[in-house]
Amino acid sequence: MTAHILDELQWRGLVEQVAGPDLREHLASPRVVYAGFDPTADSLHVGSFIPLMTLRRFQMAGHRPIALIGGATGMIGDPSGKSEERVLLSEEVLRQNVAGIERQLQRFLDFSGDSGAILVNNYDWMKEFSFLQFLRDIGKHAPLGMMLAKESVKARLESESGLSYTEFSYMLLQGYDFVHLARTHQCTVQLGGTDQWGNITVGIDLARRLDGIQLYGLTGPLLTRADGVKMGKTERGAVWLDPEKTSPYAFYQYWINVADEDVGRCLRYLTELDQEAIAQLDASRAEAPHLRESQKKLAEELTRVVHGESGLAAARHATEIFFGAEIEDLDDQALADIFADVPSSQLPKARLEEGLPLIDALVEAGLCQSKGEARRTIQQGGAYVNNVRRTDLETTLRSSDLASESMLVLRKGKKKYALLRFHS
RNA sequence: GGGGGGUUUCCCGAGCGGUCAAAGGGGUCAGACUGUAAAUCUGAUGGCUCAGCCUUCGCAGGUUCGAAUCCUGCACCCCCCA
Repeated sequence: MTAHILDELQWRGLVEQVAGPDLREHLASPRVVYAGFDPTADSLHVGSFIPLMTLRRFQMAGHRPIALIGGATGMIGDPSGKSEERVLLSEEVLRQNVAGIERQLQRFLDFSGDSGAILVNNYDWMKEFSFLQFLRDIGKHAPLGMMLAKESVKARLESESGLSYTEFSYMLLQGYDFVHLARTHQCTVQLGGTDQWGNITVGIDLARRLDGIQLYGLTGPLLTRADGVKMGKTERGAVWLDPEKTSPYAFYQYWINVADEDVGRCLRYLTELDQEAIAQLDASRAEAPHLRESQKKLAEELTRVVHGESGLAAARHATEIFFGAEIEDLDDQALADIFADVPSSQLPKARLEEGLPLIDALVEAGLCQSKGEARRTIQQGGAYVNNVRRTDLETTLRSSDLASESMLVLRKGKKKYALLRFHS
């Protein structure tokens, strides 16, 4: 990685706006850069992916990354007014969220060596501040006119919901984070999505006024689809980086299903493939879109980064099963892993021994809402047992139909699966 | 306050005494095709012990051999005149 980090970011389309006199020159020597992550949940999701990967790119280019967890800013980020009790409770949740995100961040950055990453939590320095002290030391140097002029503020002031004093203060807290990191870690560059522009410039301005130093900012794109919708959401909720919340298989599948018009940007924004490799994928996509090499490569790269080699292998294996032929000769553990995301139902083993009508099984598994629907599904060829189509209405499941020791896989249509587990 | 119109199965919307579980469209589900895409095509779409039975057409009664369809009362919605 001898190329200048800005060139690298540029061709990837990761540079939206830059703040500061000459960022290019500034980044010619090793610097300390930071990006913040709010602990709104106990795991990061795809929405944080771009800044996370950008930090990695900086690190690979020889700069030191700081991942900041917003333990303090996360406390006021939520606009809805909450009672005293719930604030206390949410502090507990917050602690867990911070812990969870800390754990994840550690997997993405290298903490060793000269440019080893640093993990900080702004709660650690914000907790020392009294309200009065903050107003005297920091607030005094933040001109209201400038803050009111921010796009982010103007939009909210004109909206129905308005803007509370607390939320208005958010940008000042984040601004101070930047100042603090500059003082304590010689951090000079802040990264963020376009929505962070206002917050970043507040920090730059504050540093100039307080310490007379020049800081820099760089905003990147948000991960959206061609039609403007934010990516990283499915019918089942956000796509998380935590394997407990989004299995490696589900994660892999999410990227496999990215639309052609979005996959190019995803490759540039999120993978570490070089320019040449991506150009090849672009060409392949133009000539033979049905091969979907771009999607496969994207899913592979990202699953490997997030879930490791073993996670990728599991996702691939599960994919084979999901789209492959008959399911047989597997053990309970393997089935449970592969179908981790699939709803499962428990039934007494006796039901199977006495013969369980397929119609009933489909209803019990929750795949059909009524027996009438189950009947129709079977007649129309939409019912599968262990991936084998069964069209006989009279089909009765027996012990011999088990795919493993105690489980059996039902499927309705192309990809709606349900697991039936039989206990004694 | 006076006059008129409406309330139908997930949604929109036909139906105006039996042939109505109720046209048509949308949605949804399944099948074919396909790139685990889009589009398209086909079928299905109240429940059940399914060639039969049961429960649905704002709510409660009534008339009829028989009502979503007629009558009475109630509730909600819309329009016109004050």
